[in-house]
Amino acid sequence: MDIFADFAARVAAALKTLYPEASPELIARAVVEPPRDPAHGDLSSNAAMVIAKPLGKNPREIAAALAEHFKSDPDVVSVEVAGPGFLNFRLDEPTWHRVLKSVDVLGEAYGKADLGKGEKINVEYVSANPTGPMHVGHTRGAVFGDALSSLLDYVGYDVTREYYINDAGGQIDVLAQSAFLRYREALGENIEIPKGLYPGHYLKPVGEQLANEFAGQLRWKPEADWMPIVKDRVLVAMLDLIKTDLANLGVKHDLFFSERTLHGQGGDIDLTLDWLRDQNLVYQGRLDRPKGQADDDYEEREQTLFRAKDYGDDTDRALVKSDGSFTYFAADIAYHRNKYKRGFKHMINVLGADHSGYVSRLKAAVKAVSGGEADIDVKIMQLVRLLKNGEPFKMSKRSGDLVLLSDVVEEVGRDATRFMLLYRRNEQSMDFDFALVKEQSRDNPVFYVQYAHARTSSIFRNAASELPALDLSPAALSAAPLELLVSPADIELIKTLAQWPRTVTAAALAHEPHRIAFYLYEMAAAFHSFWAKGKEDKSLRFVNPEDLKLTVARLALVGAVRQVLVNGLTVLGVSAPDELS
RNA sequence: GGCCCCGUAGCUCAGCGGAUAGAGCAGCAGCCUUCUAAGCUGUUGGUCCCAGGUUCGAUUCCUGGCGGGGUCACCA
Repeated sequence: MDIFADFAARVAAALKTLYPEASPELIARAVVEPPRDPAHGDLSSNAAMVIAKPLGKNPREIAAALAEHFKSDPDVVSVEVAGPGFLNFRLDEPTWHRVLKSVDVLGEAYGKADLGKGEKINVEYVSANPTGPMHVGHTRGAVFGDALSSLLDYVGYDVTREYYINDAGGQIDVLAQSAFLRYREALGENIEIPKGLYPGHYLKPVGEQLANEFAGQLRWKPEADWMPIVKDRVLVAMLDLIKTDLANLGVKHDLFFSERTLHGQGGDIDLTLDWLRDQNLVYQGRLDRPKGQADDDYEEREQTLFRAKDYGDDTDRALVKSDGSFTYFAADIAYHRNKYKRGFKHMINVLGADHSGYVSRLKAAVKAVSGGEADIDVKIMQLVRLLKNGEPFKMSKRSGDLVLLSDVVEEVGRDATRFMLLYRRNEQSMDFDFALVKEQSRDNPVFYVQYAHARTSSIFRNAASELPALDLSPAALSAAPLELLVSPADIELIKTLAQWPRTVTAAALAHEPHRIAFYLYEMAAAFHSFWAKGKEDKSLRFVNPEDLKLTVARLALVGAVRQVLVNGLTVLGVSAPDELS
């Protein structure tokens, strides 16, 4: 149960009864939330203040009327009017016990919601060019997209996790040329990879594979002949590398969508352009020369343009390059039309900071191809600066200057990588310091949270060994005498548990998984704090041989904490170990 | 020059239009015969970059500055 949503509904009902003239929209603006200062009570509502002005009434009078109304609510111990018209509730203990009970009953479902109502949503993330293994720059978006997808799934969306393979551009030809050189190398030639091609050693196995498969057959053929063959082989190989990297990071995708399938005669791009022409959204024209730094090789010419400006973009955008092939954007319009035609009315794209200039044209494209029916949220990942002891950091032996994603995971581990990258708003650029993440682990929130979970496990282990006769089965715990949990420490911990559902809802609505990470930190802190109280005051110990009933109730509480930690860590894709090594 | 992001404690960052702005680290003072001290308790520390505006109420929304980062036909 979500006590905040519950009371929001009660307040709304009260407003409807007391002020029938208030519109539903107005009532919807009233919220129930925890007050900033716990001294003010358990729940707080701004209902009187938001409704006062439009109704031409005094907020404190409205608050007083609401307070009067809630005096008969059996779950409420006291209601007070405070400040400019806040309504502050205090709840009785049985209500908190019901919250706790709902955690134990709902288990992994505690916190789940039905915001999505089963609607389809497409989350596109990573989409790294398939020209080599993933480097660290992709990591943040990968983890973010993965966690956001899990979060949306958790609140009832039908999520498709998608990877757009940019396998159609000129850089793929360059990749194939590079692989071809590795093929010749594998046949015994002495090869130096010229500038402009991909020098990475990861192409060597591709060359060897080609040599095994074709021996010398391709060597003297013209490029036009070997290009398609080599391209196919190298793309598969690169995608395998990427999939391995993603798997090591625990990042999942449902669909790898190939850009190449959009190209070609009668393909999606052709169809989309025809459709756009029918809608009069394409024309031949000239763009103004971009201001700022002078582009030496800028050549003004007439281009095929999409009317992005009509949909809020700063300028219209080119669809066809000077060599006659389609721009990346043309393919992307077709791709997003394809998503729309697959039934997605909600789309999210996770992009790197270098794509911030791309956002408005992407939004324009989605608006255009869906006739305004689909929405898209573009989440930009700001830069991650890699440091070691405060110094900029480079470490890969395998690929020159690039730090590979696999290096990071190897160095600091999957859980720490994921949690640290999620422990920051996506709009915030961040430093990722290996030394801090790895060595000074007490600075690292992931261990703090995982330690809390490990502690819950340890408590259950101890209870089982100290009191072997005690029934700790789920059934026994869900029948625990929760009414014995009356200490302020007990109630405080339950209040933190009570925040989980609203945290999930808020994070999902805002597409902000970092809120989950911060909540988990708070949950862990509340639990560690309770744990320490047991040292001074034996009556606050979880396992208490003197009082078996209380022990069972406390273990139900620990089980609830454990459950919420698991639920949150699962959303983030971080493991919940039973002990830390 | 245009556009995007950031600016909150010494440092790294949370903060949902609400009440006396929070956490971690660092600093200071304490707690290990213990349900794992990878933990806990107390405490010092603020012009929420600046100036206007909207609002009953602005760190939060809007406008204009200042500072930092990113990006800017055609690449992907």
